[in-house]
Amino acid sequence: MKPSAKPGPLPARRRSAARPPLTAEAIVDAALGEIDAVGLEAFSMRRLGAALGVEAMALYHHFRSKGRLLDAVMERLLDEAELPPRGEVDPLLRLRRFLESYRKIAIRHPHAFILLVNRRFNTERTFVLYEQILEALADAGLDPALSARFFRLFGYYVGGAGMADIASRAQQPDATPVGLEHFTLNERFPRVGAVAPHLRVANLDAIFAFGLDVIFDAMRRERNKASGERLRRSPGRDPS
Amino acid sequence: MKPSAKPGPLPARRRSAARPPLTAEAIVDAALGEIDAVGLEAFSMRRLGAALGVEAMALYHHFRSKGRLLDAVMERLLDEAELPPRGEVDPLLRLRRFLESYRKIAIRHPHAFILLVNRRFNTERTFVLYEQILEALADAGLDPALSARFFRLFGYYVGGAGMADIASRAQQPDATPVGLEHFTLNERFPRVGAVAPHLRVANLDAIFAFGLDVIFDAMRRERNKASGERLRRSPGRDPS
DNA sequence: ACCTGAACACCGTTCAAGT
DNA sequence: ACCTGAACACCGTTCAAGT
Repeated sequence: MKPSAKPGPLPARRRSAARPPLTAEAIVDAALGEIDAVGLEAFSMRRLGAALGVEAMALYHHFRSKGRLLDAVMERLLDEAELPPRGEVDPLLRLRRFLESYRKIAIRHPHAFILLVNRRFNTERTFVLYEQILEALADAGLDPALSARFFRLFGYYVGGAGMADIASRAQQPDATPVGLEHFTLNERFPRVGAVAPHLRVANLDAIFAFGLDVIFDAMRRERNKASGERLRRSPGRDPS
Repeated sequence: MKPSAKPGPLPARRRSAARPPLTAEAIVDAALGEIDAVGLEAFSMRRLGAALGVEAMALYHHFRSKGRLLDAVMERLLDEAELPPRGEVDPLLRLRRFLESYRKIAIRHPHAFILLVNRRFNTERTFVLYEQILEALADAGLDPALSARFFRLFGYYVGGAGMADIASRAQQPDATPVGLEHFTLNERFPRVGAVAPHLRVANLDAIFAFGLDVIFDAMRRERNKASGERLRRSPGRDPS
C-alpha cells in the first residue's frame, strides 16, 4: 500500500556463493535493513528470504512468526537508544540524553520506528530498560507516583514526536494530495499561514527541545514541591 | 498478522434483498465499523465489499485506492473530536476539551486511531481544524512562534498518549509473551515493581490529565512571560 | 537441525465486459 | 454510471519431504 520506494519485483535469490549459515541476529539485521529500504508495508517474509538467499520458510526455523521477528527488530532499534551511565551525570540530564537518542531512532529508521509505538513492550529487554529509567527518576528524587506520571508523560511525548516528525518529513505516496500550495493559504487559512514558517522541518529539532524543556522544568518543580511537603510534614527527618 | 479478533472466513455477501445504492459515506462508515471489528491488519477491500454486499471492485468506483479510503476514514475519526465554539469559554479550556475528546477517539477506536498518527494531515478538512486550533492559540495570547511550539507539543503528546494507551489496554496476540507475572518482579526489577501499581489502566485517565496540566501550565507561563516582555519593551501600548 | 517446494487461503489492483 | 469476473502478482503460514 504505502511503499516509500516502489518495491519493484522481488530480488533474485543469490544461491551460488557459499551462504553463511542463517542466524537469528543476521535475520534481524537484514529485516531492519529491508524495512529501512522498502517500508514496513512492503516488507515480507518472502522478500526478506530472497535478500538473505534462502526460501521464506527457512526464516520460520528461527522465528515462529512474522510478529516475533518484528519484536526482535523492535529490540534492535532499542539498542540504538543511549542512556548515559549512572553516577557520572545528573539523573535528569541522563534522561534527557536518552529521550534525544530515542527521537534519533525515528529519524534514522522512519519506517521501522512505529514498531516502538505499536508493539507492546513486554519482553525482558524492555523491562531492563524500564528499570534503568525508573532508577534515574528515583535518583532525581521522584517518588513512585510522580515517576509513573513523568514516565508516561515523556513516553507519550517522545513516541508522538517521532511519529509526527516522520509524517512531516515523508510524503505518503497514496495520500490525498492537497498540500499547502494548492490553495491560497493566507486567504482561507490566515492562522495556518502565519504559523507555517515556524513549523518547517528545519525547526523540528528546536521544537522538540522546547517540549523537553517544558517537561523537565515541570519535573524539577514537582520534585521540589514534593520534597518541600515532606519537610513540612516532619521537619528534620525524611520519612519513607 | 495481528487481528484482534480472529477474522475467520470472509462473510458471505448478502445479495438477495434490494441493496441500497453504494455511497462514499456509507463505504466510509462500513470501513470504520469493519476496522473496529477486525483490526486494521485484517481489514481488506474484499472483506469490506463482502460486508456491503458488493464485489471489492465496486469500491474502486468511489475511492481510487485503499489509501484514499483510509484518508476518508481518518477524517471520519476527526469528526468525533470536539472543539467547543469560540467565545463562550476560555480559549485554553477550549483547547483542553479538544485534546480530551481527541484522546477519547483512541479509546473508542483503538484499531483505527493509528490512522490519525500515521497518515499525513494534508486534506482540506484537516486545514480547517488547524485553523481553528491556531485561532484558539492566538485568542489565548500566543504569538505565531509560541503557537507553533505548543501546537506541536500537545500534538505529540495526544498522539503518543493515544497510541500508548491502546498498547496498554490491548494485548497483541502475536507478541512475545513475557509479562509482569512471568518472573519475580521485585527481585530483578524493583523500581518497576514499585511504580507498576501507579501505571494500571485505571490510572491512565489521571495520568493523561496530569500531562495536560503540565502543558497548559507552561502555556500560561510562556504567554505571560512573552506579554511581560512586550510591555517592558514599549510600556503603555501593545505592538501586535 | 536446517532448509525446500508445494499448497492453502488470502491480498490490492488492472482490465474488459456487462447493465 | 455503476458493478462484475477473471486475472496478475503478490501475502503469511502449514505441511511433508529432503539433506
